Amino acid sequence: MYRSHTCGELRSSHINNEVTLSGWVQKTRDKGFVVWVDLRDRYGITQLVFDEERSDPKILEKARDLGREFVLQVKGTVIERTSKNPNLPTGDIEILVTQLHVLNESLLPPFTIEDKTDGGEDLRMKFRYLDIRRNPVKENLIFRSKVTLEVRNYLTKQGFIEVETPYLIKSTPEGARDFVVPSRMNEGQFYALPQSPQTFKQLLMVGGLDKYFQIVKCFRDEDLRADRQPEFTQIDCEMAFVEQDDILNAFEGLTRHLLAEIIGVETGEFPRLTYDEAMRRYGNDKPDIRFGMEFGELNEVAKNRDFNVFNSSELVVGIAVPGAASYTRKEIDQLIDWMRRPQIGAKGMVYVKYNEDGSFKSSVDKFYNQEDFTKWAKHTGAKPGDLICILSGNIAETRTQLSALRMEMAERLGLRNPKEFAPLWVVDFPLLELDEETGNYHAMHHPFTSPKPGQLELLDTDPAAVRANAYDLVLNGNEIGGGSIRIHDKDTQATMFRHLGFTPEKAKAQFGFLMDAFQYGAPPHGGIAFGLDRLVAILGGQETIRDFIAFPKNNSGRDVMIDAPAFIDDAQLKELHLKLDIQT
RNA sequence: GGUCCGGUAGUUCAGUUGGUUAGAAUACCUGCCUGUCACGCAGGGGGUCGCGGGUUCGAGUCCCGUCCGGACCGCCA
Repeated sequence: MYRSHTCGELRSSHINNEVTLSGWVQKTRDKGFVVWVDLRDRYGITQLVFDEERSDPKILEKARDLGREFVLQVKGTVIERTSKNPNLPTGDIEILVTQLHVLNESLLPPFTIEDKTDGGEDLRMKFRYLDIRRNPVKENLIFRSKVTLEVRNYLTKQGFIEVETPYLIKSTPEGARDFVVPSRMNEGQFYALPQSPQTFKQLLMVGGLDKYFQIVKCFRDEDLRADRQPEFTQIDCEMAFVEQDDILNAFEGLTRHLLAEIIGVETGEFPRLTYDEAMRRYGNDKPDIRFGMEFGELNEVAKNRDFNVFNSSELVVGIAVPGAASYTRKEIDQLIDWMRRPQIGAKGMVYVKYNEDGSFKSSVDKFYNQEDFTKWAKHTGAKPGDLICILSGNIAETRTQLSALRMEMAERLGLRNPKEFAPLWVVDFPLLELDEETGNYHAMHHPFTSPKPGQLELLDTDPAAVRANAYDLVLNGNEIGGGSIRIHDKDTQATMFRHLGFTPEKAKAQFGFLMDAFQYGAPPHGGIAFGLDRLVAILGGQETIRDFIAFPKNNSGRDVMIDAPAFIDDAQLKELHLKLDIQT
């Protein structure tokens, strides 16, 4: 028996018990006459004691030689500490060790295994198995396990069935790039790893399973970000015989359950914003509504003077930054420079200081009077002490830029409190999106999304105006889930494919199986998928999903621990009928 | 595909206008220490300044290239 107790559970009630513990050496403190060893396992830390009076001299000597991260098994008596440590749950007791067994020695770890480690990101990833011994990482993984368990419990109770769908499927040209897998038995042919189990879950609905979910890995061969990994986990869900409201209600229930069970936060009914409203009020289809600074459109009150920049703009729009009227000229110039960086790309920014005394001072005093500014303040909801920041230009770009400013100012003002949770639904997304490069429309969500009733005809005349039965769940400025009511009849699906530029032959080759299935009584259905990594990170109050993934990839899609991806040898290539077009 | 930031001791970092033997903290090692728990005290070892080239009497420092890491834009149905 390696242990009778864990390193986190012994208390003063265990005094005089004979116990056996196993764990890692966190640290030794050699005071000469006495040696203490902090023994750590997943559950906590227990102090071991060896001294000249009570310990076998051989064991005391052995204890002096212990290094960090040695694996020990000890047998001993639980005794009361002479001086207790109130910062440690086990701080009232210690183990007077009678048997010391080194189960395994350890090299000196390249960084300290402590909550505030001295190790950098790179090193921690390379030695991730050591990083996982640290509390912050360990607790994140335990937290993730709790969330997935709650998801499974809740959905199962609601009658959902978890079904596994295949990972080796077929590549589809639309959307993200696929990771592909060469087939040895089918010369020259490739599987693709799924970007999502989309078509399979729809086929499960045709199969009559009615309520499906799966916690499933998905793969996209696109560039990474702090909140994006090439392989990631979705909570993938689909329901039959549902309308949009049924889906929203079902998964608002799941989200509310998670917030209550995991965080202990009770949330009311989630607000529902249309996509158009979200863009108008926040310039963003995933608005963070933990704070205000809503957009105030100023076309009516700003385009009536000699200021050509505004007069020639499609949109003039501003936000009121609370308390920022006190910014110095230098601080405002720095803010404008920040807005002009290529990442944001604003050409400039007009500002109006709404002074505490009720007067206004602006960069466009030449063109506007105090009466104008009063109107601007009203439109942006500015109060004395606020700084009104105004951008102008074409609608889409200006909104994107002002949204970036809104988020930046919220960050600087500390308004993005990770302990606060503000969920909302964004609904009625456009069905199609114009690809600026090719000039073609492509599906904004995916090609199986149904248009709003009666809008199918609009596809020919004004494709951009068609709205879809598509929705996102947004939490604190992050898209944590998205879905749609699907097309379930083959004619509508054929129409959609035609508008997306698929010839009937190509549509048949790519998605023939789905259109075939739709001829055999496909029920009305719809669903949603949550990004689990992102959801867990946000619930945990953090932005970087990497910290919630046991073995994540780095910025360039590499696993620096196992050093993947890697070249394969010629024999392997030959077997797969592959030739590389590069020198290795 | 692009922009920005970084790479110096095991680790995290500092290093002034280009100028003597490249520093600090921490970790590690040795010794001391009768209750430590961020123990303390004394001492010690530890460096191809990512790599390659250039400028210079002289390069950690300036220039060019390259590799690696991070953040972001494009991209992510």
